[in-house]
Amino acid sequence: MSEAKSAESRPYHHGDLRRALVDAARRLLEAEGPSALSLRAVAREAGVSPAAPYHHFKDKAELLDAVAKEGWEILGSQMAEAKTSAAGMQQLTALGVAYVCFARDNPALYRVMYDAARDKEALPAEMQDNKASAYCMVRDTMVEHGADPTEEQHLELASAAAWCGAHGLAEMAGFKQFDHLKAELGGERPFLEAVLSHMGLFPKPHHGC
Amino acid sequence: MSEAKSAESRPYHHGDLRRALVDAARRLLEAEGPSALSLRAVAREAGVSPAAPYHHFKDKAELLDAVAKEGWEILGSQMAEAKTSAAGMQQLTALGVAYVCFARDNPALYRVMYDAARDKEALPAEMQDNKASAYCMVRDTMVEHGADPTEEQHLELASAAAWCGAHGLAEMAGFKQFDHLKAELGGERPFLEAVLSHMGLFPKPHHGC
DNA sequence: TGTACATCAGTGAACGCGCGTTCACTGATGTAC
DNA sequence: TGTACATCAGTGAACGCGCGTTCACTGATGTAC
Repeated sequence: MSEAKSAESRPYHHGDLRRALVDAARRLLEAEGPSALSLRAVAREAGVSPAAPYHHFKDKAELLDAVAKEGWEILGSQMAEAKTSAAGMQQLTALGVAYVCFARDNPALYRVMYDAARDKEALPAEMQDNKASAYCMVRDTMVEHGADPTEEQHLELASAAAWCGAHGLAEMAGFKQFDHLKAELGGERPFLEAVLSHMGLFPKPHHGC
Repeated sequence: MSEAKSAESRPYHHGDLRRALVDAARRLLEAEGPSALSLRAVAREAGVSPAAPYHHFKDKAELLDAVAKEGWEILGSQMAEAKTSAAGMQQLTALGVAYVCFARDNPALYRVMYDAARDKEALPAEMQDNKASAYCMVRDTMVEHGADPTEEQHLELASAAAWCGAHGLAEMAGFKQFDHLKAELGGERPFLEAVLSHMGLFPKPHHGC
């Protein structure tokens, strides 16, 4: 797991230690969990002295922020990909499933992302105006498939509800309580789709109904 | 904040140190946040030596479990109370609002509850069969107000969806992104109700529609 | 009621540990002339 | 092209800290006779 290199292969100057530190952090995170993510452990994993990271990050929090940021980017790109693989209203469910799968496959990274968000009491600011962000994608997809873009407030509430629902499911999907439901429904994916479809993740087919 | 007593008022034998430790933990938790919750800090807060807790809890995790358990009980009782203060289908939303408000008012306790759950990859076992538990209350309320109790699977999915949605909202409700939505809707409570009503927290009025 | 004694529930000192951060340093790099 | 020198990006040792847990201990309590 360790990235420490033999003396000849690693020059004194690293080249891109910042990148290497974020990578090391992610490796550590998934291997050992969030509680193992100390600055010293990251430096160790990157094969560098405990003081080296301070040339690239002001403190531990700044390193964590960089890791979280990368998490949001990866989530965004995975959701974008999921969207292209579905059509019509299925796209919304596909986004939800992609979201939950990201959390399932990167549990520790997901945790770091929300820990950072909670510290700031806000999702990253880019989420609100960057078209490639996960949050805007949900909103846009709703508009593309029937939501009325002039009903600003309704649209925001629906996005918020979908986002909360996906997050809640992401945190719970692994719980044993749902094992038999997964089995009955024929696997994890049908389970995720079924729960998501019970939440506001579909736009209402007819507005009036 | 500290519970340390003067020499004469605190006898050598405490009386109910177990209780006092859990109380001290909760005090600390809300005052300093989850990261301040060390065994030593709890003992300090309870006015007792660092070794004393070991007569009542096998280790730190067991103390945390006791704190989490109390959290679930309080949540259950607050939801029960909320249910009686509403009627009809509003009861479900009332349960959701009570849930989110509990999380908002006891953020650190809420965190400890879910940290413990995540460690075990399950909600506390009591939740599934204890009628007073928060989870069963949601399910029961759905049945009382129109959900078909013979459609076991549908009912479980709806409960799961409601639970996930409420949890997601609980974790996000404090984010600044929602500030303007709260303002537009006229406060936090209307905001919570609006988001909850966008999720599967209402049983469908007519099954067919 | 009084005494001997086992048990219980505390104390306080100590253990080893890993942490975040700072510091004076040094080797490598790049630029000016 | 060569040299002087400033700057950069590392090193490694040290700081003080709080942690979970263990240990031998002791004071208080309760029970048997």
